[in-house]
Amino acid sequence: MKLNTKSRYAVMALADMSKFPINNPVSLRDISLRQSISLLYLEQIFLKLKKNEIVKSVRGSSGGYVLKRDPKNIKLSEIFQAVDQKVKTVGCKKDSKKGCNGKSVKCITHELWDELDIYINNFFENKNLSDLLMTKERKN
Amino acid sequence: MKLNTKSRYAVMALADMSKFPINNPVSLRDISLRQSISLLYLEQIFLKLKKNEIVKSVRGSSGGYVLKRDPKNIKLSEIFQAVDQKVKTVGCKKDSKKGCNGKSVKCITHELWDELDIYINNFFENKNLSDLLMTKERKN
DNA sequence: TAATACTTGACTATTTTAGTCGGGTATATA
DNA sequence: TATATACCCGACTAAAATAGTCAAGTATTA
Ligand code: FES
Ligand code: FES
Repeated sequence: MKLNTKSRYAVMALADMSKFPINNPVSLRDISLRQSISLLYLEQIFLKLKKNEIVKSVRGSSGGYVLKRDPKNIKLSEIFQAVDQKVKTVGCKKDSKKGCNGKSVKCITHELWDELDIYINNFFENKNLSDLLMTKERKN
Repeated sequence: MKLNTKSRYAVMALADMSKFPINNPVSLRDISLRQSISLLYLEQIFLKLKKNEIVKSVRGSSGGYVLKRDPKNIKLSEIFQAVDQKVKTVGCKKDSKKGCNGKSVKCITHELWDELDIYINNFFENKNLSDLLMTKERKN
């Protein structure tokens, strides 16, 4: 049960961005330097964030990325979804009738994992980007 | 963010066991058949459960494993710990002063992931084996 | 004395993760 | 208008983690 870097970096980078005035393009290079995340990896991540309407890009020199919405309206769940990192606790396909073992019945623990799935998603659903900034005034 | 089979199977197997009268040894072979989990893999898992005092073994023919405690007193968190599958949401070492990026300060998102860590562990802490059986009377 | 069932460490194929690489295109500003 | 900056995009890859398997046991009971 662990979080991957893609999700972690995505949130980290967006949190970094949201400290700057909105409409002020922030370059990936700067984020890369400030947060010590590989620039090339960031590019990959931001492409997805862009496709999912979380940021928009400003090309050319002195360009960068801009949050497409107010940090208050960007839920962590959206960010996760954007970088296609879903929570997966069940062993089976959720929608299918079949169980994780190939049987035609869901296994003994299915309900438990399903509950856990909902529980975790609930956390992401109830947090937005601006929540991150409020905790403390940090400068790193 | 996904759950691995080791944890899933551990809980599944223990849930299977706890449907039988306590002190009645359940063989891994039977669990393997009922739950469609590889016998050899189960052996590996149960070795850890045994070392962590969750089950005890009864050797010899008509032997098997027995829950060491009442299902009510076996928390999911213990099971996870036993198969050393910890929840890891932060990118850094929790106890260290250093951040996930090697810097000497924790990163902007550290508190968030720490909160998530606690949140998830809380789920496991508040569930025990007997909770699983109560949901429905299932027979698989 | 068979058969059953636990014991243990080492080994391995497969999958996932965490990136990198190369070769673009668009735009601002000097 | 040259040039540097910065986004764009698909393909590739090394390394780590996962999900097991294998071999060679030992203990107990019917
Ligand atoms: S987890 Fe869904 S059937 Fe087992
Ligand atoms: S997650 Fe702990 S410092 Fe970044």
